[in-house]
Order: sequence, then structure tokens, then C-alpha cells
Amino acid sequence: MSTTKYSRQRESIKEYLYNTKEHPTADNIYMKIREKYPNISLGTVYRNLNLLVAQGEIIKLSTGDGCDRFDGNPLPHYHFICTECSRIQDLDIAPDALNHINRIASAGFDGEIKGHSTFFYGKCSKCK
Amino acid sequence: MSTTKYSRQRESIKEYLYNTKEHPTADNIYMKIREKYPNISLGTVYRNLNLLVAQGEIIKLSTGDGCDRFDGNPLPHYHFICTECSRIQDLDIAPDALNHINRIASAGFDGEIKGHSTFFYGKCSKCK
DNA sequence: TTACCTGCAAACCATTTGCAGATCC
DNA sequence: GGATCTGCAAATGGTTTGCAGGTAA
Repeated sequence: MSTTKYSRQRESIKEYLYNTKEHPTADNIYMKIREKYPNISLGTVYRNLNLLVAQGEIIKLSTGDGCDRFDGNPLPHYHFICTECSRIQDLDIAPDALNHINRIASAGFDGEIKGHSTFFYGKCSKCK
Repeated sequence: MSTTKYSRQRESIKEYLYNTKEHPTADNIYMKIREKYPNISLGTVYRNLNLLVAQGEIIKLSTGDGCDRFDGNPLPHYHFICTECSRIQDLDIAPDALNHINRIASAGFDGEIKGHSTFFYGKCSKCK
């Protein structure tokens, strides 16, 4: 198994993700990090994002709109996608609700449900 | 606005999707339809799948594993993805639960939630 | 010193698209 | 006849990867 070494590029990606509420694409992140490290390559961004996802430090959101988005908050939580402007927001839902939903789904299912991932759709406050 | 004409290829795709419980990829569908129409092209499969999705006759599942899957049941329902064997199954959940979940999410949210899409994860009965 | 990491550019691969001819109505 | 559809093959676009040189420990 390989050990992880420090890299200023990765640190910069983490810092950006932990401090934004946007849910940026790899390319968004690439553009942002380039302000500080103009030589960084898109390949490096992808390699680091995949590493951080594998380590559980960030999560990847596959919304199905063509490109993945990334979220610096790895704790289970819900997302809302506006069908008008495509903006993604975090939803503030009690953690109890997560287990509740898993329990609803487990009833009458012969496998073992460990978790779920949900996207809510509709109009955001600005588009409503 | 353009009208839709009959095509035996599209009819064949619909028939296959309405009668399977697998959640096939575009390529799976291509392979299957080729048994009956050996000359069909992958482009035609994609064009028809997109048309059927736009018309609401089937749904597309973006699981984030690299390629989309298609489901001949367009009514709202839930899916379970086995983290061991990647098999996708339909879950049998009361329709009430859907509205219930939308209501939980709507509490304290200033936009308008119209629906949601959920994937449950865990081990299926065979892998457990 | 020796992993691991980076920039670069090419490769990959699911999906889309342009075109000329076929098919439906 | 005219709009829609098809097969084919090339293009697209997000993501991955091979390589040679750089950097952390």
C-alpha cells in the first residue's frame, strides 16, 4: 500500500473545497487553483480529486448532467438541484431522517441496505 | 415541433425495456436489438433512447459508474445498487413514502421541491 | 535515495452528430 | 413529396494514463 505525501497542489484543492458552498466541477477547480498555481494541469486536479474521494475526505456527485461535481463535506447530507438554473445547494435535513429512509427501504427487501444517495429537484428560491 | 413517426427499431427497444428487470446500458440494448435487427447502429439506439426519455416513456439512470442505464418503468420508484456485484434492482416502496420524503426535505427550505431521485446502496441477497 | 507527485500530451470511451440514403404517412 | 428515421463514421468532451522529470521524507 502506498503512503500519501504532502503536495501543495492537493492542499490547495482541499482548502478550496472546504471553503466553498458551490459544488464545483473538476474544471471549475482547475480554473480556481490556476490563480495560485498557474502551471497545474487538469490531470493533476483529477488525480488529486480521485485520491481525496478514495480517502473519504471529499465526495463526488454524479448528477448525470455530463460532468461530476465535488463536495468538500464528506458527511452524509442531501442536495437540491434547481431544474431552472442547475444550481446545487446543500439541504439541511435532520440525520434521523437518513436512518428513517433506510428503514423504509429495508422493509420487505431481502438484501442489506447500508445507505443511500438522493438528489432533490425543483425550483430554487431565486427561480421560483 | 416535430411529430414522431413509427420505427421498428424504436418499437423493438421499447418492447425490450418494458419486459426486462435488468437495467441495461445503451450497449446492452444495442447487443440485444442486434439479434433481431443485425444492421442497427449504436447511434440509432442512443437517438431512440433519448427520444423515449424526452417523451417520458422510459427513464435514464445515471449511477456514476461510467455509463448510464435505462429503465422501462417511468413511474417514480427506487433502485438498489449492490456494492459487491453492481447489480441494480427495483425496490418495492409505498408511494406514500415518496411524498413523505419530499415533505421532510421541504421543511426549512426556501425553494420548491418537486421530486427526488434516490439510489440505495448495500449488499444484495446473493452477496450478503 | 526512493517513493510519490507533477506537467504534458496522447489515449480512452461513452455519447453525439453530420451526412446521404431509406422509410413512414 | 416531405419530414422523420437510419447506418455509418467521424467528432466531441469529460476523464484517465504513460512518461520523464521534480519533490517530499
